[in-house]
Amino acid sequence: MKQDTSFDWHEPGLTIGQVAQRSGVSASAIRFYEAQGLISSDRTAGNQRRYHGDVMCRLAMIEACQRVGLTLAEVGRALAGLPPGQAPNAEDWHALAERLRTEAQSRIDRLSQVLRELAPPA
Amino acid sequence: MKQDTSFDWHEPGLTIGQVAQRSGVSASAIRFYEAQGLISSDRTAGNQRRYHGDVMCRLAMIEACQRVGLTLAEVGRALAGLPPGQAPNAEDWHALAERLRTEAQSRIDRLSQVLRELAPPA
DNA sequence: TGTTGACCTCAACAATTGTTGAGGTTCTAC
DNA sequence: GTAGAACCTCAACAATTGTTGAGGTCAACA
Repeated sequence: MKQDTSFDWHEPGLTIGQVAQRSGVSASAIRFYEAQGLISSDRTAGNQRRYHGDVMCRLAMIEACQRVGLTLAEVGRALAGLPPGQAPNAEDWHALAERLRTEAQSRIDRLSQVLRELAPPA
Repeated sequence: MKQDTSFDWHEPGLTIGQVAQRSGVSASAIRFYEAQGLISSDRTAGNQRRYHGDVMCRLAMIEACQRVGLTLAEVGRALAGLPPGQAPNAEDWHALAERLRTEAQSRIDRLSQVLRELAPPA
């Protein structure tokens, strides 16, 4: 979904405001995630944050993970396997994605099981 | 604490300690859920809680729902459709289960979608 | 060069989801 | 009828996940 016509994925020039606007995640939340080690940034000489494009990936992932009940700590542990800062390669993402999907699916399965047990065939 | 070999689903005699032990949910959490309106109890003349068997259903469901990212408020809204106190009938549970499963699955789908987008075919 | 909006840090507050403990009551088994 | 385990309420604390605001700095444009 690139509604973002011109944008170099690796340009390390995104300000926190730009990231916030594009991702829909508030600047305060972004700072918070950074403080928790979920994302990282470069700093300008004047100490302002500058983000790589891959931060958008991470933010989308964080949101989706939270929606399926993973805590930030869990997401953090998952992301910890990724090369920090730079854009991770496809393999990295793939392995990560697989783990997350598996975990999420197992939770759904558990819920389904509980629900099935609770609503027996009358 | 009489070890319960026989157990009538509708007997309104479970103490909070018994419920806690059987469900694995702490007594404090049970009281908390009750304060939030997620479960209910009868009281003895001496003001102690006595639970119906259906509380076990609800507790299992609450746990499973939380694991897939639903808040207690969301679970509460879902449970609100159920007849309070007494054991709900199969239809009630069925409709509820369907809604929950749907919501949970849509969250998983969203995560899967995000993950797919993030890990493109290299 | 000046101004103005975006950014910085840090601390305080807030909602959610409980746990812990104090102080008192009830229930059950002897 | 009494001891002790289990229960009660209420308030304080705690972790997680942020938001808000104060007070100050940076950067981009005229």
